[in-house]
Amino acid sequence: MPRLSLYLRCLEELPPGVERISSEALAELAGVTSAKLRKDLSYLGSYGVRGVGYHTEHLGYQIRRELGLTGDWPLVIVGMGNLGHALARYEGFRGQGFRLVGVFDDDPAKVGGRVGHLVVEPLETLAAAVQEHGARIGVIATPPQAAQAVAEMLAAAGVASILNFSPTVLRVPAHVHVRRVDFSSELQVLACYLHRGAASAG
Amino acid sequence: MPRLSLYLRCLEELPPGVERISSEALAELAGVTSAKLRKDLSYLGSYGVRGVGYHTEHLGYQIRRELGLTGDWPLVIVGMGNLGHALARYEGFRGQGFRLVGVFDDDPAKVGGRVGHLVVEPLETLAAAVQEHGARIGVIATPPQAAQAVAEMLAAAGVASILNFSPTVLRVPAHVHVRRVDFSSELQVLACYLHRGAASAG
DNA sequence: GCCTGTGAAGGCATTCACAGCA
DNA sequence: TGCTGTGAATGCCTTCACAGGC
Repeated sequence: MPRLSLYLRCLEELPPGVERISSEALAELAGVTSAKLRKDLSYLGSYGVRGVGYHTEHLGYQIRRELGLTGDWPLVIVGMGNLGHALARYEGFRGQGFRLVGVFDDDPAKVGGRVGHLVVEPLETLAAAVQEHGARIGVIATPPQAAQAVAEMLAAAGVASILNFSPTVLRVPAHVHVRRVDFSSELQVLACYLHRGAASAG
Repeated sequence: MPRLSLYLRCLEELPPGVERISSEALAELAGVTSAKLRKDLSYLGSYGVRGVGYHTEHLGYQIRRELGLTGDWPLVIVGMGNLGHALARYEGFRGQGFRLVGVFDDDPAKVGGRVGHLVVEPLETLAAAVQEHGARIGVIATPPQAAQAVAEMLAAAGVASILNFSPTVLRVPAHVHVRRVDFSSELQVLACYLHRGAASAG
């Protein structure tokens, strides 16, 4: 359920002193209705208190538990252009169970460079590194021409989930999960709203 | 309908010689069922040919038309770190009606630098630039601390749609559309799949 | 009294299955 | 014959409304 992730983000953005929150208040922050939020949270179990609300810390823990964020998820990033650097240096996924264990690029000029505490490795070492660290998540931040080949390397090395930032539709074995994050598609959806809004509002 | 955007991407990735495609083949590329694809496309009108399939070029045009990609959408990007640079230099949104008309940052060291054919401007000129170019789409690629303030500036300047790459939930007036693209949330959803898959498969 | 948890109702999206046309 | 377009059926998600506990 992708909304759990949104609720968690909203919880984390609350000021430090807040210990309780009502379904109505949290729903407003997340941009959903309170009934929907309560229904979503009820699948986790009964972690709210009637007449009071939810205990923020406890609720956060339960959501993390449900999402599997209490574990350890080693991941690799392939493609160390601007986007790859931005992703590698993003600190937000630490403390949520994610751990960056390798960064890769096929450009010899980039191999050997430092990114945070890691050194950029060539694609030749990708499979070995994935297996060594037990990485099950791979992030593709390459140009579109390279994405399919990288996806196949990741899948062959045993990665089970791929986050694809390149503007390409990947073909992978059925047991591999792929999520696309596509700048162009996001813009298109926004344009579509504007388009329709403009049509109705004149 | 966000799937139209996906179908369009699949059409654009076909080899140049392909003039026709069946609902089954296109659906396979997009990772949906053929019935769903036909239903989606039928909302555009009857652009398929029974017994033959869809004419790729014509179908692409009709989807672009529906999404509003035949128009002109000026847009601005705020935040010229690695992510902002990656977005600004991404060529994929040209030829789809999008046109980058301004890039901004509040870091004096970055202001004045060149990004493609543009020069990085300070936040002080954001509102004027949005109005001058009639930009209705704003992209936020700043650190999370700055995102809310930038969103308010964009909204006040007349931007109607915001694409938010910062890991923050924005509070904006009701008439402003916001789409979040959150690296951490995407990873969390992937982890959730792995978590559940691992739980059932042992 | 207040706010959560949850059956019931309603609406939306997907799938099925086939009529209809090239 | 082959493949699209589409009513009908199914399932899912959302919303409503209120019972139930603090």
